[in-house]
Amino acid sequence: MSTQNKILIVDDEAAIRTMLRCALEPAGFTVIDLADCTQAWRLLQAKNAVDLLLLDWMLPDQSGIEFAKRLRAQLATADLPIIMLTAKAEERNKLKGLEEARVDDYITKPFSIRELIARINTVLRRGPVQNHEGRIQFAALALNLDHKTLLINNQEINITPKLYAILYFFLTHRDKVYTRQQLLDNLAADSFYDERTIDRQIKRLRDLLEPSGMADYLITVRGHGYQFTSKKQC
Amino acid sequence: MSTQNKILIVDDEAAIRTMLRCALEPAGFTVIDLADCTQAWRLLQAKNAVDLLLLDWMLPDQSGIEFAKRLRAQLATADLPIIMLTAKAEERNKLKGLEEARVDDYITKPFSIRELIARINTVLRRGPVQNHEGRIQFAALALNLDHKTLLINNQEINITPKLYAILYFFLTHRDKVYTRQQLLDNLAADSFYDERTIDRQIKRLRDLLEPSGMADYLITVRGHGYQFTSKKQC
DNA sequence: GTGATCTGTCATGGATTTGTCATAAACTAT
DNA sequence: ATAGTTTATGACAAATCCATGACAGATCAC
Repeated sequence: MSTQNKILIVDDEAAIRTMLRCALEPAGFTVIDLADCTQAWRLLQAKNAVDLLLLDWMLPDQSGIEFAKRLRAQLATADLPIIMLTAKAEERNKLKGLEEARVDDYITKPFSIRELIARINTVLRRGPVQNHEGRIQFAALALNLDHKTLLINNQEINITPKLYAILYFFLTHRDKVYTRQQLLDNLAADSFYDERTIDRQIKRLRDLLEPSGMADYLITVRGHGYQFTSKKQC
Repeated sequence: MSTQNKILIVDDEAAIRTMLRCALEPAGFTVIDLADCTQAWRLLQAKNAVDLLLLDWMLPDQSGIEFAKRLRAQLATADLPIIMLTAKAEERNKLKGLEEARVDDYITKPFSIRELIARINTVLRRGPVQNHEGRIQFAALALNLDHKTLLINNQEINITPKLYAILYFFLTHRDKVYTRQQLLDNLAADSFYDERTIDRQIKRLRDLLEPSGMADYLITVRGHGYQFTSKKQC
């Protein structure tokens, strides 16, 4: 890679910042680290200041979520890819906040360096998940994050809350197989549901996408789970 | 998985070793503990001697970091997962060393047993030879862990779940003969299957690999079991 | 509350995968 | 070479997995 991707780390713990710097620099990233949102905000006003933001959940002057939302709200940073660092303790209902703040991915501590780098590369490769109109777009599909609606070929289609959540998850986590349990974990706070429930919801989602031909992207991987591909299968 | 993961603890304080042993054995790990690097080095020369190394920072004969680097430098242990135990006191330039030594994770004392176990499992789960693309590669073969597919010469091929598991096992445990029973144990939780079942699956796997010539790496060791070699037999 | 909609559970059937068995082939030791 | 053992392989049965319809419980709007 000729031009290194610049990553901004915002975390109040010096040890974590150092650790991340030491992990990311050898992987070919340029790293800037700051301890609070105020400084970060200033830095980010510059055009193309950084390529990606690694943002801790807990920060001294403002919660990471709040900061992310602020960034999304101003045009200059509306499309900045953000990966959130969360502690294990954080519960599912907080994950809801992640969607609202439109972060691109999140990773729970403790995480492996390898995994972090993989996710950073994924996010950088695919670009921000949502555009500045507050949409996630993929081929003929779009989710309007503000209205929680589904658009197929710009036609608004009714979608139920659960199906919206599933589709949101798939659109933001493409090209990887997820087990039913993983899907349940990501969709419900207290997931003691039957795994077959996922089958049923997948079917419903497919019925919804069928008329547009987009159902073909949602594939079953026998013995493993389901996957939303970026490339239509033949 | 019914075969227990083997963990080597290297720490000079007997009290810590005992504590760790008492913590890890009930969690289903097999524990070996040693007091210094010299002994550990000897032990680790054996292929697949252990699955993970828990290494103290301060050791009598050599610093943990130095030892880790030495392990990384020789092929047999280059991929051995290592978790470092560090005292809270030293923070900064210490962490630098962790990346240099390509340590997989580190944990600062005092730590909770639960956290330690969680981290061990995290490190173990992500597997040994997976490269940054989420693949396990060997010669013309690769497993795409994200898609759960087999790639032969970069051509994605569908593979059934059991065969995937068997191939995954072989690719991550090369150059060692496994008995049919060991293979069964690694592939099914409650394996009361006939041992001949393995023969059958081996045949199926060979049929799959045959066209690419990769079947030659999967050899029968008469009277013992099967082995996936790194060097093609002649 | 009541009705409408949404979501989870269950049962069924079909397709695929996997295990078992029988026999052929290969190998080993004498 | 021959008997005895071990492995390969084809045929088939059993088990597994998934799609799907029916339905009931949960949730939401009014």
